[in-house]
Amino acid sequence: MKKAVEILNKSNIRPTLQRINILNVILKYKNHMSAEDIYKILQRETPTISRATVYNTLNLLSKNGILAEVITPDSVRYDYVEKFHHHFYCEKCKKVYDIHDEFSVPNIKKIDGHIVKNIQYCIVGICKNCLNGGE
Amino acid sequence: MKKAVEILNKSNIRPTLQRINILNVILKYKNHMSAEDIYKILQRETPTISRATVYNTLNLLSKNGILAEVITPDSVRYDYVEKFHHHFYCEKCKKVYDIHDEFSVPNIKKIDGHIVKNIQYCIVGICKNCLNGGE
DNA sequence: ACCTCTTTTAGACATTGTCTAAAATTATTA
DNA sequence: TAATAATTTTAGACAATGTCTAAAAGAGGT
Ligand SMILES: [Mn+2]
Ligand SMILES: [Mn+2]
Ligand SMILES: [Zn+2]
Ligand SMILES: [Zn+2]
Repeated sequence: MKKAVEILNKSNIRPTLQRINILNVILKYKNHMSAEDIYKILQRETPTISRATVYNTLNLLSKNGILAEVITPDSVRYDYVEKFHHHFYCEKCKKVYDIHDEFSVPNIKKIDGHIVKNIQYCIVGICKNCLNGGE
Repeated sequence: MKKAVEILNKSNIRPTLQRINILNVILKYKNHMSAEDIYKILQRETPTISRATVYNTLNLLSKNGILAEVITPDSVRYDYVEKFHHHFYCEKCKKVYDIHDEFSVPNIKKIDGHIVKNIQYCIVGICKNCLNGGE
């Protein structure tokens, strides 16, 4: 597991305790978690952590390309991406699955005069597990 | 403007007053509105309309292929689509723009054992208008 | 130590969406 | 028509997700 501090330093982000903890949660659980998920997990160890810090930090890390924002119909999930891939969202259990098929995504910086900052597939359906009765 | 009643009848959906009103709002304003937007508009004329009815109806119309669900980072928007197209979401003003460039989207029914019900691009950035100061 | 800039905190607030039990409406049967 | 059954709507509580602000805390430079 890569060191959170190194990752932050490389992007010139001051490695505060809170930022390290937030990043470590993502590096440890590889679950495509929402900000709320991460907030709840951190609260167990550090009850003083602020919701605002979690949201601010996740935004900061995304803007610096450290995390990918995975857009789903109910929340944004965060992913530390080492190799590019797509995602599948199950509308039943709300889990996000990695998809390693290489669908191409247009590489555009601008369209119709709008600046594109993020383009991704949103693939929604019912997952394998839920189809089999889900546990 | 197509008749809401006709559209509902064609899909064998009982054309109740509420459903007609909801569909008419979408046909009239072509704004990629959220359920909440539609709810607020209807409340002005019919204060007894229920939030649950709006959400239930939009789900029903989507499941029947009458409306497209446009997924954005903050809400699902509804679109009556006559000609297929993509969408751009401005993270500043939260407006959704039609994109008529024909990026291809993989036509998959299943992937890794998961059933795909909906696949779309999610294109996020800053719109033309906001780049020019917004208004 | 002092000043400044950055970061975090606490908590209110806003927005979006789900759920349920009761009421109202519509369709079917007798 | 009257009784019954099925569908639809309502009201409002609740849950989940995200934003905002003013004050406090912390870090770095002089
Ligand atoms: Mn992933
Ligand atoms: Mn559209
Ligand atoms: Zn599932
Ligand atoms: Zn904009």
